[in-house]
Amino acid sequence: MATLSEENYLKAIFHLAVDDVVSVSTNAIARKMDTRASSATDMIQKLFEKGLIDYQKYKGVKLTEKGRLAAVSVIRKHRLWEVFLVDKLHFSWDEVHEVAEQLEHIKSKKLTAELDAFLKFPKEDPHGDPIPDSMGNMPSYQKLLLAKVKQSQRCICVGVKDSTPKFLQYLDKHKIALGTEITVLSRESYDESMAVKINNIQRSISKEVAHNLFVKIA
Amino acid sequence: MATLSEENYLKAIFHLAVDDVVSVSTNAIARKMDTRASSATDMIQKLFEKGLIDYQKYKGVKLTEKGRLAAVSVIRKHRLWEVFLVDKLHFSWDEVHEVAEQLEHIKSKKLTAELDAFLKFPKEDPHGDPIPDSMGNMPSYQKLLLAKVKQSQRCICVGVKDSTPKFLQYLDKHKIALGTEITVLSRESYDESMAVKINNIQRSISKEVAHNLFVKIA
DNA sequence: AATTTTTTTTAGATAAGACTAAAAATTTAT
DNA sequence: ATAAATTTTTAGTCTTATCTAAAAAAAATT
Repeated sequence: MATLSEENYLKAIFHLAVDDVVSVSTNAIARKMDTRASSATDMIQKLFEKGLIDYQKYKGVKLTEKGRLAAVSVIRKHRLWEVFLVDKLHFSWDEVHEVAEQLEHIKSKKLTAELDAFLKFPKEDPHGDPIPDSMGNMPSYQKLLLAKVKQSQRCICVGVKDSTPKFLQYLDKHKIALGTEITVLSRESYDESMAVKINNIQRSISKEVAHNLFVKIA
Repeated sequence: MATLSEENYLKAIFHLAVDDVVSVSTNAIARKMDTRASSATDMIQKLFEKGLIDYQKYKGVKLTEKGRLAAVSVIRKHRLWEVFLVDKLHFSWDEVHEVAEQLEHIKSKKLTAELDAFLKFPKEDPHGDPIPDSMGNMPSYQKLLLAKVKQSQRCICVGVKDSTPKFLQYLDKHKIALGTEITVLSRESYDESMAVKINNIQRSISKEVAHNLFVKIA
């Protein structure tokens, strides 16, 4: 059974290994965990001894299947609790992260299974991120960044890359939510901003925003 | 802000100080926490330095108002989560304790308040124990042990003193629940057992059971 | 009242997870 | 290909919460 700290490292490694192929560097882990490289090395050695990661000195790190399952289990709980907080307890999508960071470490198979059922087996969390099933399968969607959408295409907002409160509050303020339809009108090569139509109103979207919003083509 | 371990010690001290008057001994705390007296002393000194308990060497311990509020806040969360688990997630009353022991340490004012509202402001947990309000007020009931009930009195089961799974499962098996009416028929002085009528069936109740069941006079 | 027993505290040690400083390995640049 | 810069690891220290063993204080017994 992994400790709280071990679970957080596994989660960090999982999120850093976007393309399962690459191995994750000690420095990247330390940065993500807001700690020192030496602390990351210490934990890496511990996770290696527990068979949760593959590791060779100076060569970076990869989750083993056992480690992946542990990471995904934590992520599953995190996202289920986020749904609970938003759907049942009136939290807004920018308030859930901090509390879910605590709730994700509660250990009870029955709790997770019953919570899942209580929430009617949600497939996505409030930010549009997929919820892994109890077997550790993570559904993958074909979503792309708004920044990649071609001119005159219609698309639907399905998720965020940056889920910090600041960005989520920006979206709330500008009435952009999951499910919102966005039509790309034109692109400004100078600052990489885009002219778009949202809720039938024409607006300009900055590079920063366009690179942090996931959409699917309508 | 108290650590997880500090919160558990505060809770233990609160539960040991039934009559607020008495001070709680180091040994009693160590026993309750399943640890050594020396460890208890260490923690006592830490809690004292944080202003959470009154303490004089060799004289035992008492919660300060600050310490009492911290303890009651944890107990409030524990009992609210127990209600959630039973009312919403199909847990039985003998399964909730272990999970609630984890959930009680989640830190979020909003979470606790919203959970309370979501559960319709329950006044008692699934074992009949009172839920403190957000100001730290613990409602007190006039309840007594079944063992103290006089012959031919009718009473209602309102709580348990022992809430271990074993005892709770015993009650389930014999169809005794909160709200069940019990009439004391007679008492056997030899083994302190009682003849009672429960659900219109006459049964014998052992000393052990009679001393762990709280009732109110009907 | 003196002695024995029990309780409590102190002293010193250990494990987990973090840190700093320095050494070693790798990568980048010249 | 060598030197410089960066990354990673090691060595040693710190804090929290625990432990054992021993000392000190309090309570119980004779």
